Amino acid sequence: MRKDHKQLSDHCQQCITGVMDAQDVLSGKWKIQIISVLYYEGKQRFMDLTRRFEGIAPKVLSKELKDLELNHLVTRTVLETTPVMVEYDLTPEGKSLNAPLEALGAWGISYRKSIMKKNTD
Amino acid sequence: MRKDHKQLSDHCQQCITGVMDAQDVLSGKWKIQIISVLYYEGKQRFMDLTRRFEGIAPKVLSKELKDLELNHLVTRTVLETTPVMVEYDLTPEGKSLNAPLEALGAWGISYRKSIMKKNTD
DNA sequence: CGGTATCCAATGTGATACTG
DNA sequence: CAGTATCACATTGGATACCG
Repeated sequence: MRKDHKQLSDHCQQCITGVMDAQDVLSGKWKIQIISVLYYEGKQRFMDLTRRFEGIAPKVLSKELKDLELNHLVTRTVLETTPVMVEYDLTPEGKSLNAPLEALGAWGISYRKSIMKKNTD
Repeated sequence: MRKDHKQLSDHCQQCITGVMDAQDVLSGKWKIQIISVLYYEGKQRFMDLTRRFEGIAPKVLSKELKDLELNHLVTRTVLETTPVMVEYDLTPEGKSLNAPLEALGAWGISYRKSIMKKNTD
């Protein structure tokens, strides 16, 4: 008799939802790079990031940062200088992303190796 | 004197690339769910998946599966029955995704809790 | 059963110019 | 400096019908 497979266990479902939440807040071409730079180098200004990701359109960078801010992963601080400067930094939630991202990054590195090996066979 | 910040260390860069590789092969609305179902329930036929993800268009499911197959995360096996049946299953690389996905899922779960708490404050 | 073909709307990304 | 406004273009996801 065939096992009934209509539904995954609650734990699995929760985990899948968690992954998709993460995928969601990390969607977009630049968010992971932004988070990484903030993590490894600390707070950055808008222009710092513009220069770092050479070629990124300001509109796009602006949107990525707004998304991250809305999702409570980065903070935006206006410094009352002239002209004004704005600093972006990670929240605790943003910093806590480092551990799972390292895990995923390690997978990606070994995945890439295994694919390259396939292609030389 | 300010620290020179032009470049992240090689290890960081590699890790970021790894994360982005992963993000790349997991892009799309259904890939993570497909991988999860295959992981927790074993091989599935096209129609199984169509039913599981109620409402998914066959064109879309077909594309997701093709992407996964091209990236060596799933296998596609044609059974010579009449009419033909096709089974999809995870490759070892696909299975190896489970560990980092669990890590990311755990983050997502605690992230969701922390956001919900913020909203009730 | 396991797809493809066609058409469509929404979204994402980018180039460029401009503003307070 | 830190963005916004506008236009253009590619990609994504979906509805529906059809095919071998």
